[in-house]
This record gives sequence, C-alpha cells and structure tokens, in this order.
Amino acid sequence: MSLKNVTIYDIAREAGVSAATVTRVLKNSPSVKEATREKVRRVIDAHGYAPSSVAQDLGSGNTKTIGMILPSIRNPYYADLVSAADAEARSRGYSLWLYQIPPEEEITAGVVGSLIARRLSGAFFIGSFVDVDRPDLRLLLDKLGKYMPIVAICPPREDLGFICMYHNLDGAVRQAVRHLHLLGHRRFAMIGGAERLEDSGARALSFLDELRVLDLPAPPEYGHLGGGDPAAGQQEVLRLMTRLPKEQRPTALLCYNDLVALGALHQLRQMGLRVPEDVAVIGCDNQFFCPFTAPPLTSIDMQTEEHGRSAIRELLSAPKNRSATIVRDASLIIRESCGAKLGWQDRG
Amino acid sequence: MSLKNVTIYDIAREAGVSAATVTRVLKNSPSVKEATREKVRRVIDAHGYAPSSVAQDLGSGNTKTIGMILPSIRNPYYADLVSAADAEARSRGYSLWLYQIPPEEEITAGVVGSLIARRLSGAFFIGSFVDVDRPDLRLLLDKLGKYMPIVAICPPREDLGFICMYHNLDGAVRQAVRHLHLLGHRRFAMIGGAERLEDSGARALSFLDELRVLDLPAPPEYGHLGGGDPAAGQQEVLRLMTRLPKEQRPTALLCYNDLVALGALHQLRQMGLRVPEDVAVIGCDNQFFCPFTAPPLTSIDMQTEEHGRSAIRELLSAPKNRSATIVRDASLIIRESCGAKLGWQDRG
DNA sequence: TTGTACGCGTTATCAG
DNA sequence: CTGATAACGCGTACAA
Repeated sequence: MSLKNVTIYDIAREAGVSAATVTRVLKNSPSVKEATREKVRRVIDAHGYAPSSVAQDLGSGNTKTIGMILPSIRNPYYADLVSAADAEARSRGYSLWLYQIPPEEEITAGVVGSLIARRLSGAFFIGSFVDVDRPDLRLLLDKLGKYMPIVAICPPREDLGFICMYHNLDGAVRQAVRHLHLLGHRRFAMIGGAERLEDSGARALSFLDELRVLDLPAPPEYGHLGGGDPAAGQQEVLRLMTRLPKEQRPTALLCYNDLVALGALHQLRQMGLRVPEDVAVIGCDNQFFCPFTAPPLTSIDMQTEEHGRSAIRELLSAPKNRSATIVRDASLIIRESCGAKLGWQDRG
Repeated sequence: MSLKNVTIYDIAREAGVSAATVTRVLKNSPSVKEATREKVRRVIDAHGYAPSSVAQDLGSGNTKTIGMILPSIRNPYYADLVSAADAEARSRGYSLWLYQIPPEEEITAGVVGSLIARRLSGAFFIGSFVDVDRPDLRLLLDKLGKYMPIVAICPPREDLGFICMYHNLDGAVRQAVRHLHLLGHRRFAMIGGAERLEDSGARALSFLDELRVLDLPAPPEYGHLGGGDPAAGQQEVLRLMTRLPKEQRPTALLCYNDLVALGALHQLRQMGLRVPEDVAVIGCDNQFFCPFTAPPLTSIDMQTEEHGRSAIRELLSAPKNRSATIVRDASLIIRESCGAKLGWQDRG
C-alpha cells in the first residue's frame, strides 16, 4: 500500500523515459515508438496509475465538473433532474458535484464563495430558493456568473444574467381547472406550496386567474399552511375538511406537488372520503409513483428528463453571463384521481 | 466579465502586498497589520475572490471530496443514503461527487480509473453491483483501495480489504414470515430482486430458511422474473395470480423493495384483490411513501440515515485498505398491508 | 509583520 | 521520436 500517490514521474522513472513520454502514451499520441509505448503501458498497468485530474484541472483551468445546487435530493423530482443531468454530463465527459442546501438555509455569500472556489464548469440551481425578486440573491448570482455559466429553474425575468429554465404550467393548470369544472366541480382549493398562496409561483396565479375566468369564487379562507411533503398534504386536507362547514368544503384539490397529493389522498381515504367521487385530486411533477397511487394520480408533467439534460447542454455551450430563457410547457396527465376516466368503480 | 479567473496574485498586486499576505488574510492569521488586512480584504471583496480549491487540493493532496457510486439516484433509497451522507460530509467540510452507473453497466477498470484520477478522499459504493463473489471486481476494488478508503454496502466476507456496511435483514424477514404465519398465511412468495431468487441476497435466504423452519412449502414455480421497480411488482403479481391455479396462489407477498411493493399493491387492486384480506404485502426499505399507500405498507426499515452518516464517518477515520464490517439490524415496521392492525375495514 | 522560493502533478511548447 | 522546462494557483517554510 503506497501512502503517497504514484505520479507520472514514478511511472516515467520506472519505465526509463521522461514524463512527457508517459503523457504521450496516455494520450495515445502517434509519435511514440511502439516498443516505448508498450514498456510504458506495462508500468502504468502494473501500478493502476491514472493521471491526477486535480493536476489536470489546475493546468487546463477546466474542472469539467458541474455543481448541482438543490434543497434535497430526497425529493424525487430533484432526483430525476439530477439523474438526467448526470447522464447528459457524463456523456460529455463532465461530472456532477452535489451541493444540498437544506430548506431552512439559503444561498449565502459563503455558498457562492465555495462554488467559485471549486472552479466549476457551471452551476445548475434547482429548487425554489432561486427567488429572482431578492436583490441580494441577484447580486450573489451576478458575482457567481463572472466565474461560470449558470442555469437556474426559476420564473423568467428581463436580463437575469444567467440562463433561466422555466416550466410553463399555465396551460396545464387552466386545463386542469376547466376539466374539473366541466365535471361539475365548483369549489377549488390549492394546497401546499408557499405559506401565502400568491407566493406559490405562477401555478398559483394561473389557478386563481382561471377561477376568475370561470366566474368561480376564490378559495375560501381556511388558513393555507403550505409545505411540500405528504405531511403538509395531510394537514391541509384535515383543515379543509373539518374547519369549514360542509357546503363550503372544496371538492377539487390542486396540489403543489405530488408529495403533497400523496398525503392528501391518504388523509381523504382515512376520513372516508372517496377520490374522485367526493373529492378530485390533481398533483404536480408527475413523479414515478403517480400511476400507482389509489386511485392513480392525475398530475402535471414537467418534462423533467428533458429539462435536466438541456440544462447541461446549455451550461456547456453558454458563455458566462449569457441571459436566456428556456420555456417548456407542462402537460396534464390525466389518470383517475380527477374522475376523468371511467372504470374506476371496478376497483372500489 | 473576466475571462481569466482572478488569482491570489491579482489580489496581491492590486492590494500592493505579496501573495503570502493575501493567504494570511484569507486564513485569518493574527500576524497581519490591521491596516494591511483591511486593504486586502477590500480587494478580495471587490472581486468576490475565493481561492481555487483545485490548487489547494493539488498542494495539500487532499480533495476533501467523496465519490458516491450508485446505480441511480432516482431510487429513493439511494437518494436517502446520499442525502444523509451529504449532510455528514458537509458538516465535516467534505463534499460529494456523484457517479451514477446505470444498472446495465458495471464497475469496470475505466470506472475505477476515473475514481483514482479524481484523487478522492474516499469512495462510497451503494447498490447491488458490489458483488464480492466476483474476483475481477475484488481486484478492481483492491487497486482502488490503494488510493483511497472504501466503504461499500454489501454482504460481509473475510478480509475484504475495505469497509463493508451490511444490513442484517435476517431477523426482520423471519419476523415478517412468522407474523404472517401466525395470521394464518401458508403460501408465501418473494417477488422482485435478482432473476434467481437465491441470488437476491441474504434476505431471500432468510426467507427460504424460515419457510423451512415453519415446515411450509417452498414458493411455487411460477417463473420468478426479478426487478426492482413498480413495473416488476406488477408483472410478478400478474404472473402469480393468473398462471397458478387458485389454490396454489400465494397469500403473502414479500417484496424485494418498496418500489416493487408499490407495483404489487397496484396490480392487486386492479385485479380486485384486497390487501390485506386476500393478500398480505410487505415491502423493504421503509421508503417515504410507505405510510401513504393504500393500505399503508408494512416494510423493513434499514436505518438508512444512520447507514449513510456512519459510512462517511468511517471513510474519514479509516486508513486505506482497512477491513471492517459494520452491521446494522433492520427492523419490521408494521403498518396495515400485512393485516396486523385492525381498523382497516373502516376505509374499505 | 511581510516577502521569496519551492512543491504539488500534469500538459504544452520548444529543442534536440 | 524523445527530453527539458514553464505554467497552472495556492500554501508553507524560511528569510528578512
């Protein structure tokens, strides 16, 4: 066991050549005598030697590493994004460096500092902490942008200084509302997300606006709690279905994401409410478990795979500080939790 | 926008000091005159300068980075492990470098080469591809072990040359079988996993042995397919419940993992079979969605958080090539899919 | 209190 | 075809 890592000089000495020749062999340069090449290769193999990419990175100024900054890899939506990004990156000889920022923390100067310090080839921000309305954050990202290209999933703005990838949920949300309206639903609620519904992003605004278009009342005041996990969904449903008089309770639930929907479905079941007969539920993200909930969850698909892959592509082709907006339309995937498909009765 | 990264020399020149002094300021060395310190700091802040950790790594020979090698971050079990590992690593000033190896690929010399090239501080292998029975793989890991400490989740062996973390499922699996036996179940099957049930690791062996202990017949020949996702669970159930005559069909299903169980639950529901009345189902991994399936899924908890954290701790305290085995007992978390809890009738 | 010089492991350039 | 040398950006030992 060698405590000290074997270097190109160790290989060179042992093969009786110079370091430059070892490099040439490593790089398959044609200008090496076959005998020399073989001799060097044998030594390399004997040691299992691989040139230090740390040193290579320093020399080339290119780490071929992309930083993924996200709240938690445990959220399957982020995991999908990371997985897709990793596949794309790896196919191009790049790899991923993980940076989880727990939801209770935020992007600080320290975080940006350590991203800069890493001399990454790019940074991919996923998660709602990229709030482009906060000037301090904009400043931080501006600074970071001087060092590497940035892609962030966030609502588009003018002149962001980085590449913004955006899910356009508007069409899907309106479609969902209209769909449920057509089925006779008149009382809607959106559960989970930010504490104030209005802060839950474009999806909430589209939702509220579509209610207006359909001349439906705004969601009742039941004390929106927010949150992004199953527990949040449970609590919201509990609140809605117990604090409100029966005739005010919503019959259609749009969930901030599928995790919230999972908790909502469970709570409804526990309360003896049937989905979709008593309450319709729609999720968001179209996560892997949607086809397998009871009933299968109607959800909004975000083209996660494509988003993740194209983020890497943009990162690798973009000059630093380029402003751009990439929008992808989300689409409603209708399953059985919204009462659209017939046949669910068979499985009661 | 500076195309060239700003270096410590740029800062030094602009502040009218030497690079060493900049380092001192960066390191909060006490031996710097206050005036100098402030002057340097101002320049640093103005540039948003952060010293290149690539250069630091090269100099110190320590990348403070741990490689995570796994099949897919999309499996929530691995995501949990990575998340826990990341938290532990970050709290110690280390970070994680992701290396996904798709299930159809394996650990090759190339993979090991790029791990060595990265000069990682350690490697954490998670996923069933660490098959310690394969001599070629052992060789590869031996080589890797010369460069960095290794922790792998795999069955224990003598003298592995790295740290083996192991889930002891034996107790939980036997407990599950006995529990179901007590409830009157006599026909058991394990679904998902490796193509040959016997290759699905210790959990399968414990399962088969416990059947023997209870003097129950071995699972019928229904053509075990294997697999680790919901689709596999669906297919296995479909097979079991259609290819076999009714009196041979299993009434108790142990699933390779919770994803398989998710698919199984869904398929059973679709076929009009009730869980747990007609068929009992038990999963494995105790993933986040278990409490929210219909009915809530009984599962085997793996202490994922603890496993992930302690893997990092071991990695950072272990000399290279140390052999060790860390075993943690898994435990059965009884919910409603195995018919243990009364009260499920309320929710039919 | 501050500056100089060298090493970390590699590759590119230039010379032979 | 092969070898010597500089440069990448930083920390550290030593000198002043």
